[in-house]
Amino acid sequence: MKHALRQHIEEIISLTDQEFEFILSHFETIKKRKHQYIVQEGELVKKEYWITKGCAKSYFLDEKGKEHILQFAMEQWWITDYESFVKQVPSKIYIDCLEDCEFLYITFENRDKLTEQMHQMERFWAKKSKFGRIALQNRILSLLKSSAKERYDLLLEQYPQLFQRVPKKLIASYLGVSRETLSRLDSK
Amino acid sequence: MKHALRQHIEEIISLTDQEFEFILSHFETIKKRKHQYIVQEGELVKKEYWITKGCAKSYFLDEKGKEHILQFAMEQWWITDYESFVKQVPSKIYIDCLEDCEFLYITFENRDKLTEQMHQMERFWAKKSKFGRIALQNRILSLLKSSAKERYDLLLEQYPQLFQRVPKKLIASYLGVSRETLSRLDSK
DNA sequence: TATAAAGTGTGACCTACATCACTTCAAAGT
DNA sequence: ACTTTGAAGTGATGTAGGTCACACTTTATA
Repeated sequence: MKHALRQHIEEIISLTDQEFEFILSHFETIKKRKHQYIVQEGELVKKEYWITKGCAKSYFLDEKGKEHILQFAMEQWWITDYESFVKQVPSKIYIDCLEDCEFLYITFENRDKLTEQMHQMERFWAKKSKFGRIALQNRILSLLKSSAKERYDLLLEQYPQLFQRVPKKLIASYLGVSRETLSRLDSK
Repeated sequence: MKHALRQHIEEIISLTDQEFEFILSHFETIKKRKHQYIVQEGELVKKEYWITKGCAKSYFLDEKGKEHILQFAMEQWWITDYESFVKQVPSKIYIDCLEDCEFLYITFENRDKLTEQMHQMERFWAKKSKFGRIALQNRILSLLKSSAKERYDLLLEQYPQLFQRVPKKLIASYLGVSRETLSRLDSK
């Protein structure tokens, strides 16, 4: 059976065994317990993470200490603070584990090296980036045009697994509504 | 004096004269009058546009016919429906000119050809895509955490030129508030 | 240059959602 | 096993921003 990362990459580009081994040699593994951070505000983010097990959230704290969720990520999802990772500026966000997690990560330097030596990986990441951008655009659209209830229903439809794994108050924060409002939405 | 597009590309990668000529040969020019469309709902978008003159908006119409603005673009900005362009699915949005415009555009096919023959252009577009994604992420952040007034002030600070060129009701639509509310924001 | 159409401001009123306060229940941590 | 912590529901009340209606002004267009 193929490595999960290989399957993931082969959704976009095809690889020989050696090529995949070469890619994999640029990654490292890390385990984290629930509630541990992989990114904290103020740091320069040097790694991009791919989740092999568990579930994490990236979020921003406002002046009042209120948490606003940018992204959830589960198995086979990438997560990092792209602003910090790409521009090499201090992070404005936190990423922490909602469950015990295992990640494969690649550093900034290794990603550069890998793309230099394997041109196709540029295509892989370009495509990921394009798709990520499209997803964000659709989220903006839904924030602009839809009510809380509509956004809730859409999320439930698109990611039902999420509702099994993460507390509703975090879903509320992702949708941009209060816990209380989200709780009242079910009965509508 | 260097071509404006060359300057734009050279912010990211450096080019020889021949290389730039080669790049430019993959683009075409088009002029459009105010109110004319470059993208309409339902079509398969085959071109990515770079504005050399004028100003345009991309927007989505909801069931009630209300317009939600995704993006404004002015000189030296790229615009297209990336979802349709990248995935080759029918567009959900419109793009039209707010002033008489001139564009350079590149087709899907030419973009592919160009990147195959000039590896560096992959880097250029990858970077554009990454930065675009970061900008969208920050817009989501601001929709989640800030009031209408705060979003208004931030936009005014970041893009003061916009307020000279586009009607306030469109700015309202971009910010996700009603015209009337935007109008009352000034006095706050 | 007349006439229509679009942009903008402002008052009156409405509503979706926030905030605060309290309760219940389940799940961790020691 | 006990106790602390967090998740979740719900009532009462507040408020930002929406909607509707109308006036006035600026910009297109026949």
